[in-house]
Amino acid sequence: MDTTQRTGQQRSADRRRRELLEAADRVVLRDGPQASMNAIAAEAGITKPILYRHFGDKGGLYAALAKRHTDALLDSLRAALDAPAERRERVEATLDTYLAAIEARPQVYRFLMHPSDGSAGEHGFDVGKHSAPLLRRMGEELAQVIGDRLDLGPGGRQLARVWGHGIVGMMHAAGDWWLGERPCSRAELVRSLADLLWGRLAAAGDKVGGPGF
Amino acid sequence: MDTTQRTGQQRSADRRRRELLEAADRVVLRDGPQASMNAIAAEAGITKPILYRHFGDKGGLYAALAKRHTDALLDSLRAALDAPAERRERVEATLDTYLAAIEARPQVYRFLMHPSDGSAGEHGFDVGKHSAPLLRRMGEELAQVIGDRLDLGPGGRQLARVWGHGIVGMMHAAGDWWLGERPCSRAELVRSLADLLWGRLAAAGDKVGGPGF
DNA sequence: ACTCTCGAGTTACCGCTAGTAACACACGTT
DNA sequence: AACGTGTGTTACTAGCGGTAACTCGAGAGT
Repeated sequence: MDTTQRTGQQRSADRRRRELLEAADRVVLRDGPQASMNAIAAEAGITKPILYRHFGDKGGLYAALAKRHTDALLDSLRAALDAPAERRERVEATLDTYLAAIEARPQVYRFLMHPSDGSAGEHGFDVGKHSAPLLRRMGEELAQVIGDRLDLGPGGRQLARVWGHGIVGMMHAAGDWWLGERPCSRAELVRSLADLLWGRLAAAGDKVGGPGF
Repeated sequence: MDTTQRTGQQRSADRRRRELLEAADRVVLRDGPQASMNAIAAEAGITKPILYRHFGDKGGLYAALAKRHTDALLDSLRAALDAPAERRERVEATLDTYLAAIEARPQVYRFLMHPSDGSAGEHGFDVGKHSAPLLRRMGEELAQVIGDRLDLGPGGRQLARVWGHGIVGMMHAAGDWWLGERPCSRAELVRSLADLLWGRLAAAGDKVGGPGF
């Protein structure tokens, strides 16, 4: 890869950094979570130590990479959450936005959430330490919105935090399962999850022949 | 390591396998997700190749280790789910059982769910590929129970699966967050999550001064 | 014009990992 | 006595994250 087409070196370090991140992105999209520092360096047309100078260590590069996607996703989610519509519609829009995102770039989100579950090899990114932040950030963000807008009485702030993390976890796990098995359309999944959040679990009747769940 | 204190070799391979698993368990409890094959072999008083003869590869050992804990946890959850009580009480009991389990052995469950998020070092178990099965199994199991007992009308089976995975994800994410921050008691967390499942999100009133969430 | 500095980039390495090949010893069987 | 067979070892490969030490080339100073 002859990336230095022009010997222009007035490129700031920031610009370089962005180039490296884009190269990393490409590799992650191609190789999935198996992307190695060597591969990323090669894709960027340079060698490892430069990567380390820019990002400190693998975690630093990962964090930078994750921040981009996380920020983008959070922006989308915020937009869905702020849409002028009924509460139920907003919830569905938010769920749908998240699911659409992981559907559009499954490898990226698999990379962000699931450490090295690619097809071959075993030495992948150790994402575990950093996958939490993504879910945590989403959880905290959602908690903020819930706490800001809903009147939950005393202790509502804490309740909102629990719910924020819980709902994000629900969304994540269901999305993950759905992405793997594709048992239904996205719309159906959204509807089902919203129904769950809307208390249909509590409202459902027992099946004939025994005590209910 | 003179492990052959007695030349007793009538020990069946199964017995040996269980010993190895127990050693692995000990190491995981001590070192967390950083446990390496070398460390486990050393703890068992043997060397690596034997581990590989018994478990094939790291994934095999991990799978065997995970199966033990997963089975045990699932048994507990089933018991809580089958207790003779109201639906809400059962849900709370199940949540509490899960949370009590991860509270009692945080390192084990961190190991099962989070790949290599230990304090130091970076080369840990690549659990990512295997953490899904645990959550998947719990999700499917819960889906089974929900589908068996609740009358959800047409498409109820699929709805139950979505809910199973969603609820498990909620439980997992909330538990994970709670274990890290301990923002409240276990009972409070259980109650908050059950409230969420019981539709309090939909029922809550908007806060004064703007449209609701 | 010559040197000096300095930063970008390289090669070559370390220590670690998962995983394997090849060898060594003790046992019950024929 | 000779022979597999199971159990264990040592010594190795290949690849990873990460780093030390070197090289090279562009500007600044005199």
